[in-house]
Amino acid sequence: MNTHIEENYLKAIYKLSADAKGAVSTSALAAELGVQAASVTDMLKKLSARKFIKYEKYYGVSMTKSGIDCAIGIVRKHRLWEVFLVDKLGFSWGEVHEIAEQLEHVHSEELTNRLDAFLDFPKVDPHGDPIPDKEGVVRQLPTILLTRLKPGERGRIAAVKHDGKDLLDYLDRHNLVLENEVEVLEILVFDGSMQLLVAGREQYVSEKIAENILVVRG
Amino acid sequence: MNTHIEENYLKAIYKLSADAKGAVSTSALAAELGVQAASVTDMLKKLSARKFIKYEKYYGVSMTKSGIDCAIGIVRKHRLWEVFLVDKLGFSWGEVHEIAEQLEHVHSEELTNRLDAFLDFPKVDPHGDPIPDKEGVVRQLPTILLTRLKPGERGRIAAVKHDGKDLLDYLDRHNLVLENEVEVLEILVFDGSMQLLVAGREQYVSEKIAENILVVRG
DNA sequence: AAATAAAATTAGACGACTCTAAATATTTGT
DNA sequence: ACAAATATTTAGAGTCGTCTAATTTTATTT
Repeated sequence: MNTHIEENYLKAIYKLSADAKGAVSTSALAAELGVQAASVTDMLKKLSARKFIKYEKYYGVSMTKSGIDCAIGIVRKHRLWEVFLVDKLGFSWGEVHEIAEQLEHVHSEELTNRLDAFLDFPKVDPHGDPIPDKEGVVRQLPTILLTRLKPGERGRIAAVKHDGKDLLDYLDRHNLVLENEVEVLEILVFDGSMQLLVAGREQYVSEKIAENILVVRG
Repeated sequence: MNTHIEENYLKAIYKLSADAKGAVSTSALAAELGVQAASVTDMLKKLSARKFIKYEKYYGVSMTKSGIDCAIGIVRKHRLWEVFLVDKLGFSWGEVHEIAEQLEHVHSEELTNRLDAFLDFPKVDPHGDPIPDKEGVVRQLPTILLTRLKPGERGRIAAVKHDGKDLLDYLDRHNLVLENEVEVLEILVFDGSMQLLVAGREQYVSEKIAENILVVRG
């Protein structure tokens, strides 16, 4: 059994491993967790001693099987709780991340699995991120960045990359929510901004916003 | 904002204050929390400095208004989560205490209040203990110990004093669950054990068990 | 390839919470 | 009321996770 803090380190390493191709750097972790690099070094030694990670001094860190299992377990709990908060308690998708950060550290496999069943085994969380199943299997959807669509093409919004409240609230106001159909009308060469048809309404989004939206083609 | 540990101290002081008439002793707290008396002394100094409690060396401890508010807030969360676990996730009342001990430390007033509404503002938890409302008001039922009933008298089970799994499972097997009607048929002078009529079945319970059951007369 | 910049680690310290052992205060029994 | 038993506090230390400052390693620049 691990402490909340160890779990947060594992989660962060897992998250950064997905992006970065190679090993994760100490400074990237420090930034992600909001602590000093020296603190990260200390913790990496501890997690390494417990075989959750493979840590090479001055090089970086990668995860072992047991580290990945642990991280996936936390992600599963986080995303299930987010579904609960939105679907059952009526929170907006921008409000739930912070609360789920706390709920994800409740230790009870029985609880997690019953929650899963209560929610009817959801496949994705309110941001479209996939929810690992009981066995830790993550079913990834074949999504692409909205920016990859050309004028005239269509897609269904499948996920949003970041979970900051600001972005999510903005997307809410522009109907850019999960499952909605989007058609690209035009892409401005000047700044890469896109003119979209969403829920029967035309609107523009900046390239930066569009880069945070993942769609399923079609 | 307090740590989990501080919250557990406040909860324990609150609980013991209800029983004990006067101030709560260091050793009682140590026993309740499963730590050494020396650790309790340290923490009492800290909580006292923050005005959550009134602490007099060698005498004992009592709570201030802000300490009581804090403790009631935790109790409210604990009991609401217990209702959730039993009513929505199908746990038995013996399984939920441990999980609720973790959930009660999630900090979000909005979450607590939405959970309350989702559960339809329950008045008591699965053990019959009253749930404080949003304003911290606890509505106590006029309950008496089952042992206070005389042969021929009846009562409705309103609460169980302890939340150990063993006792709760035993009560489950004997239909001694919340809301059930009980009629006292006989009390043995020899050992104080009671012959009861519960849910159409006659059965005996020891005096020790009976002392843990609270009923509403009638 | 040496000098400089950037990143990572070590060293030493601190706060939170805990412990054991020793000292002190209170209560109890005769 | 005084000695013995019990309860409580203090003293000193350990673990966990964090920090800053100093050092070492790696990367970059010229």
